[in-house]
Amino acid sequence: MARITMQQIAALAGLSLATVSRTIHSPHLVKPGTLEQVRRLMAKEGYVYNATAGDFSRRRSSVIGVIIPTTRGAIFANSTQGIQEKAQEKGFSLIIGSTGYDAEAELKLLLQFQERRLAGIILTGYGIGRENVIKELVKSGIPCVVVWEVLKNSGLSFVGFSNFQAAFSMTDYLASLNHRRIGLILGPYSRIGRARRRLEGYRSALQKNGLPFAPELVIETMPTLKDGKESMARLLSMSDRPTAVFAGSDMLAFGAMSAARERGLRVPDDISVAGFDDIDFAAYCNPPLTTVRVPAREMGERAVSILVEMIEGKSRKDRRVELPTEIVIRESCRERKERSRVKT
Amino acid sequence: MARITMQQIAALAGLSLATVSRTIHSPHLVKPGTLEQVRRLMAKEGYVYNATAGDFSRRRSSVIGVIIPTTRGAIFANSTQGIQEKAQEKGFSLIIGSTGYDAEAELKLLLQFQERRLAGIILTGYGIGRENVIKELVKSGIPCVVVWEVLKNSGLSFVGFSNFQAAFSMTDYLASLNHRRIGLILGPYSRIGRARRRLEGYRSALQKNGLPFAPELVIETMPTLKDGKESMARLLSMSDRPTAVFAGSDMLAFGAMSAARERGLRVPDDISVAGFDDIDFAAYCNPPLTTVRVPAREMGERAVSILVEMIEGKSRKDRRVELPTEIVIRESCRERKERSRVKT
DNA sequence: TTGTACGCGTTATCAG
DNA sequence: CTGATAACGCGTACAA
Repeated sequence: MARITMQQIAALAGLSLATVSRTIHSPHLVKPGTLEQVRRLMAKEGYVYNATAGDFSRRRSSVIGVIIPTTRGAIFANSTQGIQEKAQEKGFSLIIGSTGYDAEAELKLLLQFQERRLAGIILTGYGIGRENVIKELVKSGIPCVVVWEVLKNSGLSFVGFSNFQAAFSMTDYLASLNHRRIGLILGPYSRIGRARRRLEGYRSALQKNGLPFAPELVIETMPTLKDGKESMARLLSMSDRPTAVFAGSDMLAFGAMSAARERGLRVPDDISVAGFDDIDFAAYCNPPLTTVRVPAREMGERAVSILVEMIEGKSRKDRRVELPTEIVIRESCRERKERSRVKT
Repeated sequence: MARITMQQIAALAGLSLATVSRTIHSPHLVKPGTLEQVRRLMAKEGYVYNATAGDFSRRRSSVIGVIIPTTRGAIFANSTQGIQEKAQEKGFSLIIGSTGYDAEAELKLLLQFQERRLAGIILTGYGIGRENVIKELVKSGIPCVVVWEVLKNSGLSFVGFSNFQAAFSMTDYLASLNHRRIGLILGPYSRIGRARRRLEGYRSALQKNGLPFAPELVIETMPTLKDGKESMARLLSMSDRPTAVFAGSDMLAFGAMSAARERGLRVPDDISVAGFDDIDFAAYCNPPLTTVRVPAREMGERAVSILVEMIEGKSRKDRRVELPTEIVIRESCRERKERSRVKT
């Protein structure tokens, strides 16, 4: 129960506390014989280092906080995985909090992180309306890096990709397939910056292709299978329904494809569906999903690397890295047929 | 940078440290006026409670450690989600580590958790060969609960389900569909107890139905889409290939279905595929997957509840809860046709 | 190579 | 209701 302390080990060994401490952190400063003796004793007594006391004494922690919208939904799992591994490699633990896309939850988490004096924080996206909190956080000395977004005019470090460009490309691709009414099912762009930027990319591509923007064709929803399905159902029940639907996440796309099937529509013969994320499953589903590949894992890894540099003071200024995305063409989209109105 | 401390707040307020502390933890013991004054001051000075120091002083932490095999793979995400929410509700933070199904990684994580003197630990499964470590852990005073498994003769608390029974039922169902050669694609049962129990359930159901156990029909692999696909390909290339395949996880099942499709086989017309987990996606894929529903989220929630009881000393003895599973019949399995040998 | 001694920011125990 | 003060377990100058 009551664990043995360094102090006690020292006493047992007839050494000072400092020597025992050095045994752990700077063994090269200890005479090999002593080292051996102390180690043996620690093993024998079942000594376990107290990281809390250590962190406290050193006045810095070795845990990194991570904020993600949701632990479900595969795609964040990928960046989280990247974060995990890199952090482990660098000797940091992770404390993870999910917000459920809720601003208040995020604020609460952020406070918790401050209370724990975490070494650094990785934010998924840059909450609209939370600029102040985050700036204050940084000013308070906790290094921060944002993933999944590129930030303009903000002193923050980030490693992201252009949500605008990615959405633009996919929409443009759909237009190149001769689709003129392109639906858009998107996450909560009112609150989430990266979703908003995807909307902008979509609109921009429409414009470039001389296509009108039809507000009724864009649906804002939560990025779940269920919502994707329901949104698609709405789109399909329109009198002049879209011939292609661009979903703001693969989850939404899968839900959408499911809705199409239920309605007796074939993808891509009767309607094209494109996704965003390229989660593993996109390549294995039926039909395989055309989607935007996002460097999720890499973002996670690089975010940790940068964060650790900041933590260790090797880097003072903010790092800004923008990774490329890529359209992965599989089988869920195809050229629009003239007169493709199918029985509904 | 250097945050203000309780001490300083006390000085500023002309009060004692103790009173300020009480302001936070037992406001009812403080005169309303004083309370108000202190709170105002804390807000003004941007005081942020130091949870590390608090935990250290109190000699217990308010962080729960969670060990999962992988952050990818959807299904653990569900139990993790349950854990998250419940923990948050109870005022605990989470530190999450993933092992990648690797025993050494798990041990390392466990050590880290001990070093941080975490309040409690939730293990996913009960690593074969790690009995000692875990028992020592418990003896050292860290409450532990295992999820995803039911444990026999072990002093540990758990909240799980019968992997044996679940696999038995599904196999039995497949047999009732007149399948006589039932393939099994399973996670690493050599190392993972719950996978091993699924294998046992499968064998037992075979026996009950008078079916021979054919070792070549069971494939041990990692539970990923890719491995599911490859395993299925192997199964399908056999001269006397199975007419139904039971996958030990939905991921494997999706991979398997993909392999079947690539070979020109239709599911379920040409071959039946069943999964295990019932992740969200199972209901939305094509065809919708027949699978075993596992109470993932509930396991997570209940595990936290039990753990917190243990932490707070309300419960001394181990709690053992077994949740039910259920077969969800969708469209990926059907009765075997006589003479169903299709062109391969 | 080793030891001494102080500090880290709270909590908790006693008095008042 | 409030105050003093001793822990808590370790890191780290500074000395020896």
